[in-house]
Amino acid sequence: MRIGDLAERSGVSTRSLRYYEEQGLVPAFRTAGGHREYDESDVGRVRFVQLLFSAGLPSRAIVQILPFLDTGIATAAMRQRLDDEHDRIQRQIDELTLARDRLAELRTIAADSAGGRSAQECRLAAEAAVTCSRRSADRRTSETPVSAS
Amino acid sequence: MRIGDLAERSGVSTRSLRYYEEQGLVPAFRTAGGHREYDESDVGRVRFVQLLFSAGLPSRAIVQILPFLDTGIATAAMRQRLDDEHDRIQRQIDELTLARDRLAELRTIAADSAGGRSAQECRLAAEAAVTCSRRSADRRTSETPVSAS
DNA sequence: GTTGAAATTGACATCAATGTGAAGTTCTAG
DNA sequence: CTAGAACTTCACATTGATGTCAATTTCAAC
Repeated sequence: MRIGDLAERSGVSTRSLRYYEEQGLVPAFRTAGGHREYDESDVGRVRFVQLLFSAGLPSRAIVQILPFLDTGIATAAMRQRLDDEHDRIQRQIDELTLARDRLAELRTIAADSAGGRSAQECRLAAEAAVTCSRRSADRRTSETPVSAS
Repeated sequence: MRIGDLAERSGVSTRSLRYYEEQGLVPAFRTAGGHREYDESDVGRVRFVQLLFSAGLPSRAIVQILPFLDTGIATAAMRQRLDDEHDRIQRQIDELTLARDRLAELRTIAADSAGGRSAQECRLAAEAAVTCSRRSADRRTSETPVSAS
């Protein structure tokens, strides 16, 4: 399988696949002419790499984890990395959940705004929902101000 | 309150606060000499902005949502944005949850590796856990290859 | 007033993955 | 054998929030 096929099968660009190889994430065989040659199993590997990327792991971390898939041997550093990233992701999930709930509250209030409630009521409700500012941005300069020369 | 105080109170750098103003997220009054002047309410506002940033909203999106806090008036575009970001965050949570679970499985298997099970067993288990490649990176060039000149 | 701390703007750097385009090479179908 | 599609490497651009350095100005306290 060549790079174009793998790109299509796994849903990433050829550019990304070259980058993955450069980073040592998805190594490739080479034809006599220098073209990359992949096999069926790489489709899953690329998808896994993608999953980790989208979870915010930097390539450095993925590089550290991936050899386990190939060798089945886990070093202490590798286990540590697994733990660290797991925890980091969990923290991120918690944060996202909080943000999601805040937005959901605002959405509800905004719907009220479209319905009966007054702007003033909504503003107060929104403030409460967000535990946030009173009277910010009343008549302030929201643009970059004149230079103080 | 001046920028240094607000930075300390809200836990963001002064650099970021200047950026927030530049983006129209947290406008500030100015003293005669041009220094930024904040009030108590801005602490919560900055924290909320930070929450949205950490949830992956670009400033453009935050700019669109924030006026609701100040006016209590929600435009259609604003409600749409709230919905979109809510859904995007939900999708991200799902993705992160998947990644977290995969890492947790790998961690379990890696622990087995430290304990009794053989590398071969672990390799197979890891592959299965990840739904990923068999025999990738056997004897491939994982470095950037020689130029094909 | 004077001084030192803290503010100001501006420019450039960073990270990380990916886009993009050029210039050249290899593969494959006819 | 040849045309053209697909590949190769290299290099620079992008995005967005933030770090950092530098030269200058303002504020607060004495």
